[in-house]
Amino acid sequence: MRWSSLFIPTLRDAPAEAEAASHRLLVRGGFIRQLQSGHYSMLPLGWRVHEKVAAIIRQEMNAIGGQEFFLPAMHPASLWQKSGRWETMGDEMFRLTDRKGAELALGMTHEEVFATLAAEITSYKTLPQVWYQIQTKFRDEPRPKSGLLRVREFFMKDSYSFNLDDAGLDAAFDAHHAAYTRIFARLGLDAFPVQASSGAMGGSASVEFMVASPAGEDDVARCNGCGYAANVERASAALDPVENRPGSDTPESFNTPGIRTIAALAEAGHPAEHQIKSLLYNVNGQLTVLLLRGDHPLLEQKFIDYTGATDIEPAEADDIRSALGASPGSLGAVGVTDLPIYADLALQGRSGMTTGANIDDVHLTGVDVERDIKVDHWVDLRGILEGEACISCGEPLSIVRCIEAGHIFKLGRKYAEAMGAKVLDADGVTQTITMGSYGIGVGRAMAAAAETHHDDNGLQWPMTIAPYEVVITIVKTDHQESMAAAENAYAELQAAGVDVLLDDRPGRPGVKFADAELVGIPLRLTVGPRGLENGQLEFADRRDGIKSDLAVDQATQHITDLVNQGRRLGT
RNA sequence: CGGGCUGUGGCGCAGCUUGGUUAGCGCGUCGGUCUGGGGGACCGAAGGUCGGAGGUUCAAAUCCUCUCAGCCCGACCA
Repeated sequence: MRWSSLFIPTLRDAPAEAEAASHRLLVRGGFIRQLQSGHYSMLPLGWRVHEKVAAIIRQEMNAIGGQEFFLPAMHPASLWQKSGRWETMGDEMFRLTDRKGAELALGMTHEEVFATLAAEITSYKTLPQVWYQIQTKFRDEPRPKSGLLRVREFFMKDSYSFNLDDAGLDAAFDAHHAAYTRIFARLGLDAFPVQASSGAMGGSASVEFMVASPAGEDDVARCNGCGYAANVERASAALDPVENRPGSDTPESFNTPGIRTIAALAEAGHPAEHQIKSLLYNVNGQLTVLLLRGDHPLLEQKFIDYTGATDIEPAEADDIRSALGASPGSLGAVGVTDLPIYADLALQGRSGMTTGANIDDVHLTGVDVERDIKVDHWVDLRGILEGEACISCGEPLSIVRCIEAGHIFKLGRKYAEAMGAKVLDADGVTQTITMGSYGIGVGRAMAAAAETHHDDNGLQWPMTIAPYEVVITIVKTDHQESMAAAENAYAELQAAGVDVLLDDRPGRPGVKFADAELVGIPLRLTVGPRGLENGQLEFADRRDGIKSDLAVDQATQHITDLVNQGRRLGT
């Protein structure tokens, strides 16, 4: 293609609202434009990248036996009512009503629809199956952000495996794991698998593929010693042993006027690790007590995963007061019998602890957790902290901010059950199919690549997903010899199957160099009178910045070789 | 949903505190001349219901009320 006839609206300044590097550069480079919060138009350059990402995903999905579908984005409410998610998805699901008054939803994922199709499988002989699509998802995100990283309308590759038994599901899951590893490598993403919470999706196991980036939204605990990696939503770490302070036969109360926080109580001689943090939550409408060690943060997702609760929020001060008789700052669980109590495992065996007395400005000390508190459930509730020891090897854990590029789930039989996806096995016995589901956000993968491949001058696309692989920059468009040489190279590269862009715009070379770098085309061939005098074209590699001169008659071959090399490596 | 912030030509901003000519500036765009190896210079031009509605006033981008939109930080997800 010729740059002079393309729509590539590059900007010198990034829009003020764009902060993430990928957001700024994708807008500046003329790849995307925002229509409204969470909805982006893909411009021609952006769509080329998007389609290259999708093509790689397709190849790898097909390689593990995936069959491509294309399902409706609009679903009847009845489908989601069957699985129970019409309720549980809450405000996250876009809902609408048609002219007949029928309720509809815009699909946020497609377990229900695929499971409905899977109900047509009647024999174990038809299994296993791997089905996928690349299709628009709609999610009414509370807070879209960072350009393409978090949006309300996006293309997702979602695939679903259908197997007769757990061993089959394990194999399908492993195949996806391997395919995802290949996909991200080819996209130029340094993604690593981490143990993850399954969240609202349910199911027994899930793994996220993470790309370290400050623009991400997830924190991952990572061990450099043994390779342990887990989303902090479910990461655990070894506890530093704490020696209990001397206890007493019964808790003793003492006055603590004006002391309302863990920190204040610590200053008053009760170190945080010897305090019990008492939190009150509304859990599906039930007032519930959560207990942690004073210096440990609550990780709500762990609680949600343990209880299966769909709706939790900190309790209102009024409700707390009427239930316990005190305000936050003086709360405790000693003597509480009428509320469910969940205690973090770090409190097991602890005594000589300090906690609120449920009387304003009074605390208790000498508390023995197991003796004095009616704990209903011992649960891992705490968020781990940077530097705590790895549970398997003892090395300190680091916490890394990441972009979630992919997520794979073992779903089990929940959806197949709801949709009636059953088969007869070899013994003629009816079995419910077991499912897995596997997702990659195409636009997010693209943004993650932009996020991790750029410099001050712009993007540095990996060859595999670059909108064009080579740009030929003509320094002087009114110089006959330059034009002829550029046209010649352009024709040769096209003939070699290279995605080549000819920057034939009249104008100053500085603008063209800057645009080529902003847009991030991996290889640049500069054609100008200065080089041609010596029978040379100048070559620049955007990825490493290295420049060299190439003889006119060897340039296109050299570049073709580099393109082919880059396509293989994903660099 | 809680907290912070912003809406003025395509992009970046000033003007608002203390209402008062025709709403400015840089970039970009169009025409022209000179240029031509890292966002060039000069001349000329187009382009704005100042987010929207209501109000105060002789007079509103500016003051008041309501509202909408967008961004960032936290609770949710590919």
